[in-house]
Amino acid sequence: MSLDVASLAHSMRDRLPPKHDAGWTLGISRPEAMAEPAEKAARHLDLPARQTILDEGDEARSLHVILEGSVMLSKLLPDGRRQIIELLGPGDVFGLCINRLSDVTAETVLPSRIVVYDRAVAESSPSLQRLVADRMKAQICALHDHAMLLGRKNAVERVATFLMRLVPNRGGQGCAGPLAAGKADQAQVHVTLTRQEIADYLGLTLETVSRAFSLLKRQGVLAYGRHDDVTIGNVCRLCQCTGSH
Amino acid sequence: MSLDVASLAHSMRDRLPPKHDAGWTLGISRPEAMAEPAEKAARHLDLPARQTILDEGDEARSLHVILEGSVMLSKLLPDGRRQIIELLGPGDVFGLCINRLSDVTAETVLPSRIVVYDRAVAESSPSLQRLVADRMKAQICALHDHAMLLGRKNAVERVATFLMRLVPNRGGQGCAGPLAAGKADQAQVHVTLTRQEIADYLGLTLETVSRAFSLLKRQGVLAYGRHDDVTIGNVCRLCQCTGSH
DNA sequence: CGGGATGTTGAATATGATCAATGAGCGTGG
DNA sequence: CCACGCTCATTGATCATATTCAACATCCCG
Repeated sequence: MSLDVASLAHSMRDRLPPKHDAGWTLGISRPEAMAEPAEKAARHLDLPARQTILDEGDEARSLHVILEGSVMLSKLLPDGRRQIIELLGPGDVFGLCINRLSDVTAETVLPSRIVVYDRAVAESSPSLQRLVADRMKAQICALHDHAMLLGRKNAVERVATFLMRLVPNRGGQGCAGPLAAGKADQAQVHVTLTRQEIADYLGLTLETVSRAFSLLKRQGVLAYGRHDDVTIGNVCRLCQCTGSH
Repeated sequence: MSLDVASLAHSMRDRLPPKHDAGWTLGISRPEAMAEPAEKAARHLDLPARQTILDEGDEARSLHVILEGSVMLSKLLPDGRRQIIELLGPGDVFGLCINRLSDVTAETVLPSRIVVYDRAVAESSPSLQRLVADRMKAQICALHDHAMLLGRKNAVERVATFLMRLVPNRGGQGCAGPLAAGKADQAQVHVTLTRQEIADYLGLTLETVSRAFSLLKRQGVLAYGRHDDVTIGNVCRLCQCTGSH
């Protein structure tokens, strides 16, 4: 079954930015739509935005692969504090856990197409295994970066990092030190998360996120009318605000 | 090659606690020492404590498997802020990255025995692939938990969570709500990290970590003379301090 | 046009960071 | 063996940053 999936994964991987490629495609249009593998034993989900796929604690024996859209993974503490753990995009996988219970809640951010493979099927397919291994490596790297953000960065650095990751092909290798002066370096990003969701992702409150946006706007690093369409005047200037460069 | 590795990995997995099993064995003696797979194309490292294995940015094409001891993965920001990302133990893997460069620094915490497989070798061995996939799943779960800790928990909750994870078979499923009263529920843990390292792991300063320890001691939750030998009077009481229960 | 959800801004507060002094443990060498 | 110096930990006082509480503004949808 399915050399489809493997080749798919490889071609995707090659197109993605070299680092931070674990789902950082939120709101970025991806014109090359992924071909859909036609496999039996695979359920297909076609979901609207903000739809729960899996709850923390649910039985989770199957492999979910995102074909289109984006999914967020989150966890709750008993008193209601929430942390959004990962933001995933096309090619990313979720739903597998070492025990049979999901450790996170998964819900769509955008309308999404997802393939669900039975655990046994996933484990018997070398090409799927390969896809899963590659994606998990990428997700681990993303989680490493995120741990650094949550543990050591201040509010503005967190928001700047978040925005940088919405800019395709930047923030990883692309931005090597201060860019050659005089180069116009604009970018337009679409922020699909609410301030509350961004806050839950960055380990802040929504007010603090809002203040960080306002500060960056006041400093001329960002411009926006509607809260969700942000223009980054100078990408490298924003990059300087992330604390990573 | 090596049904050794696969069977090894499976037997280990079965012995480990069901959740949080990605390396939470720091300082816990593990009497059943792992058999060492006798494979060509595998380099063996025998390292003292606090030895750097791999630097952030180093070429990292090979798979490292920990046989004995423990390893910490960390990242630095340009201004010197450090975050310890993961603490790994026997059975855990590291050194593989989606690009060819390591995204983290790896160094031993305890004297450690490590096998290093060439990337090509690792990728051609189904049993190693299997080990890697299983371990990565466990590490991803641990990273999810840690993101929750870093993003949403306060200082005492972080320290309590850290200590709970040093108690074998607890903190995961084991501790279901308030334990039956009157049950003696002591545990002795050995803290191998310095306060500074704990701080870098928990996203705090060493002073804050010290204060949290002192507070828990003053409340009678902990007792210790030397800083590194901690007695937990009532494990469930400590568990209550983690914010997770 | 109105109402609910979402976002912004301000003032007071709390939590952890920073700066600083002191103390305990340990290995080395007189 | 003890004194010295080093590292590591504790504790206190002050400060900074993010949180909390609250009022108000804006956007979107019916």
